[in-house]
This record gives sequence, C-alpha cells and structure tokens, in this order.
Amino acid sequence: MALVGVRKQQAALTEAELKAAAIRVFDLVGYLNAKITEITAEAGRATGSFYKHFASKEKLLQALLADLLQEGDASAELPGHGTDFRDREAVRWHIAVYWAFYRQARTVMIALQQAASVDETFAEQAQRMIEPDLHHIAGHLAGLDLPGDPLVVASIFTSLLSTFTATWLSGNHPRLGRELTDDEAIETLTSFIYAGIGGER
Amino acid sequence: MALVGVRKQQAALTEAELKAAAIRVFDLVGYLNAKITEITAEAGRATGSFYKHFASKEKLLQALLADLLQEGDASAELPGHGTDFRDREAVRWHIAVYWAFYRQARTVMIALQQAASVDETFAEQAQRMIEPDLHHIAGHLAGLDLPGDPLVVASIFTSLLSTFTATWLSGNHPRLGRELTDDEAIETLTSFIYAGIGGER
DNA sequence: TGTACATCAGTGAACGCGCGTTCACTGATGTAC
DNA sequence: TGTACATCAGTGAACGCGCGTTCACTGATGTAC
Repeated sequence: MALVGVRKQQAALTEAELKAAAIRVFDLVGYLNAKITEITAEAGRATGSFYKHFASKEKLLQALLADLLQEGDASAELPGHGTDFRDREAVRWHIAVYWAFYRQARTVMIALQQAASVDETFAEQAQRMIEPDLHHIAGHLAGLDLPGDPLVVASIFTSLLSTFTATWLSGNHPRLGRELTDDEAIETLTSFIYAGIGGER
Repeated sequence: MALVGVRKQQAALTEAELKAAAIRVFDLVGYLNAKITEITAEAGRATGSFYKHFASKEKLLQALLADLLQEGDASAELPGHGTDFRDREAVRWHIAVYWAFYRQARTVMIALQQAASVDETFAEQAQRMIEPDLHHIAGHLAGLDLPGDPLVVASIFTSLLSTFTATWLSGNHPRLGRELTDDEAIETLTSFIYAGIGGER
C-alpha cells in the first residue's frame, strides 16, 4: 500500500489530461460545439472514460471554473495595491491584474459566457462571479466626480474590461488587422477609464 | 386574378407571424435553445410550415437581420448630427442613436451574438456589421487627445455601447436590483466616454 | 512472501433521446378554355 | 359564367442523424489472510 495509491495518481492524471484537452477543444471549436468524444479523443482516452470523472459537460466546466477561482483567490489579495481610484496608479494596477487573469483564464471565461447564454444556471453563476468585483470596484470610486451612480459606473468598468480583453486576447478572430501589446492595451484602457471615472488628467 | 393574389398575401402573413413568433421565443429561451416546433407552435402553425418559408433556423435569423439592416439604413443618415467628437453633443447624439437602435433590435442582436458563438459564418457576419460603425466612429475622433490608437479607441467605444445596452436593456437578467432610465443611461455613457476619449470637461 | 479475491480506472460498441427535416396528403386559390 | 385541372400554402406524422450516456467487459492495482 503506497501512501497515495498508483490508481489514484493515474486517475488524477487522466482527469487533468481531460481538463487540459477540454480547454484545447473549447479554444478550437467553442464550448457549445465541443463534443465529449472530441475531448476524450484529444486526451487520448476512450469515450466512456469521461464519465468516470465528470457527470456531464456542464460538470466539467464547473470543475474548470473551480480551478480558476482557486488560482484567483491565491492572487486576489496581493500586497501593495492602492484602493483610491483618484490615484491613476491604483486604477492601472486593477486593470493590469484583470488583464493578466483574463489572458490566462480566457478560454474558460468564454466557455462560461457561452454556457450562460444557453443555461440559466451558468448565467446566475457568472453573475455571482462578477458581483464581488463590482462592489469591490465601486468601493474604490469614492471621492471621485463620477459620471453617474457608482454601481453603474463600476459596471461600465468591469464590462469594458471583459469585452475588451475578449476582443483583443481571443486567439481566433481578426482584430482590425492589428495586434496589441499587453502594455499598450493596459495603458489605453487605463487612460480611457481613468478619465471616464473623472480622474485628473 | 387579384393584383396581389390572396395566396401571396397569406404566405406573407404567415412568414411575418413566424418571424414575430421567433423573436418572442428567442426572447424567452434564447436563439440557441429555440426549437423549430416551439416557434411554429407560438405562431399557431404546423411544424412543416416553417420550411415553406425558411430553409433552416439560420436562414430565419439571416432574414431577421436583413429586416433590421433595412430599418437601420432608413435611420442611418439622419440629418443634423455633428461629426466632431470634440463636441459633447455629437458624442451624445451617436450614443442616443445606438441606444435607440439596440433597444428595438435587442433580441435579434443577442440572437446574432449567440449564433456567432457557435457558427463561424455568423461570427464573420457580426464582424462585418460592426466594422463600418467602427471606422465611422474612428473618423469622428480626429483632433482629440486620444488615449491610444484611434481604431482601438473606437473599438472601446462600440464594445462599451454594445455590452452596456445588452446589460441594461435585457429583459430577463437581474441588474444589480436597479432600473435605469434611457436618459440616465445615455447621460452616464456620454459623460464616461466623452471624458474617456479626451474631450473637455 | 504468496495466493485468492475485490475493487476500480479505463474501454468502446451499442443504445436511445431529442429534434431538425422530410414527405405524402388536403383543400383552397389560381388558370385555361 | 362555368367546368376541369394545376398549383401551392399549410399539415403533422414519421424518419433518421448526431451525440450524450450507458454498460458489460478487461486487466491492473489493492486487500485479506
């Protein structure tokens, strides 16, 4: 008897490979078009193998989201970020963190959006994932001469980040025939948003 | 023989009722979840009737989009809109037009997004629908102290409008427990964007 | 350490459901003479 | 104006494809004694 049995190791490996294969397939054809057989084939496993690890495609996505949140929490409360959005650096820092997160989580986040468009459960889950961010952001907006209700402005903030990253970080789509460096993207977004929320110039 | 036969009138009526029913069903369950039988039932017709008018659900959506574009073109070149985005009124005018269009076209536009997430053809079509707007907006940005490349800024402009309207005009989703009047929405967006693109304050 | 049995990850062919699409049919409108 | 035939929108039951899900089976790992 090993401390961690070979079986469990193997199973964990297979599960990880299925997840990794799923992300590759999602990236290629999208979550909604991804077939179970495609994922297992990509992972080099038999079809039935999938169901030893996930009860359905939805549960697989849930698992991928859980992985993301775990990583996210780790980096969530990083030290040294300013909380006052009158300070341009504080705004830039938040945008940079979001950009980095989305760059790495892109495929799963897009999968979530697709799932949400078809399945009420995921729509609510997506909503719940965003809401804390929204209040977090809104909390940083105090003291600024805002163009409207703080929560509405915060919603502009987050939806802008989400769409913009989706557009410019997507692997597939033509983006006006242009690439954008991370730095240029973050700078442009920061300038736009900082001015938009009424920061100094 | 009538000038327009009763048959053609009837057929046109049925087609219109199918379209209207489709929009109601899309609104309720989303384009991707909408079943042909659901649409025909909603229209009070038999299943087979659908295929006398549309070769597939995709073709139906194409037809709905064609209808939109026709209406859109009618109102596209309205008189008296300023072209210089250094002028806040010109920005506001564009936002108001977009807001009005999206309010009325919402369901079909969301259907298009859903279709695009699953079908490359629609993705390209959606891209082609947006691109003229993008260059149109970019053209109005001359002379401003922009936070970045004009096309990138224009893309922020349009994607912000599109997400924001989708969020606040959607019939179904909870929106932070808050409603937003058209005027408040347009004002907030205008202030945010006008500042964001470097307009005066 | 060895043997006999139990468990369980993995397999892939087969099943079956959901739904898009077809098609033979009906009856009303249109056409020809 | 009337009769005979053609056309065509509309019908709804039936068909069949695609794909998610199951399940009996295999062989390797784990356990008991």
